[in-house]
Amino acid sequence: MSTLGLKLRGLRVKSGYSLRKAAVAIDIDVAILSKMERGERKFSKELVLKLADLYKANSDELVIDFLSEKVLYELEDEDFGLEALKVAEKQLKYKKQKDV
Amino acid sequence: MSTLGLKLRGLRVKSGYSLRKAAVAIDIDVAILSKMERGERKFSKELVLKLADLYKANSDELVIDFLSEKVLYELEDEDFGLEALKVAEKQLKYKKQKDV
DNA sequence: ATTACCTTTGACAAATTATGTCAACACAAA
DNA sequence: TTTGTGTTGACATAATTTGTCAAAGGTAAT
Repeated sequence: MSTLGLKLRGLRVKSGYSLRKAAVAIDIDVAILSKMERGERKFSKELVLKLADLYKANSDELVIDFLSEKVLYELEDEDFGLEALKVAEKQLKYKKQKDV
Repeated sequence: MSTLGLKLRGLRVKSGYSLRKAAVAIDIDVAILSKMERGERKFSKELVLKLADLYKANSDELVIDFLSEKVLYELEDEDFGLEALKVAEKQLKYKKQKDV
């Protein structure tokens, strides 16, 4: 179950692309795209951006989903995942504020 | 700058271990521990637990720091890091609740 | 100044993961 | 049957992570 995969598959179908055509358009093997859409392989940010562009979709939300999945992947089966996210958030906020 | 590294170094010194002795105790090369404490290499969860045990420290906080650093590492230089964390948190909460 | 510690550094090998390539399969529609 | 669809698995290649080692530099005591 991959939110990003589902979204991108939905966008692809809505845009009228077959897997093969979309894969050719962004210059990767069909097998890879198939697997990525089904969550069997991880997307790369680069490909997410290419697909967003191809489907004329807003890339921000897709990138956020992409990053979120990457993060959740690191935390799977961790007892303290939620606590870790909170700590990470705090540090990120602090860092951001500091950069101003 | 690594929170976890600093904490573990502090604990080590407080516990009276030299780098070498601590490394031997948890069965890794000194070089690795040195680099990990200074944030030049990433800790593994396994080693964090071993060190927590060695220093008789509570492991929960250390593991949380460990995970948090892992997450932040994935998000470094990302414009939407904070948004991604929020999404990840929401999904994790949902998943947790569902498991009950 | 030599001995005995300590920590750091960098080069390298080994192992593990990630990524790319390909060919074949199954299904349905024309 | 041919064409188009998506899926699968085996395999090679590339990239990253991890482990090993030897040497260097520092400090302090003898």
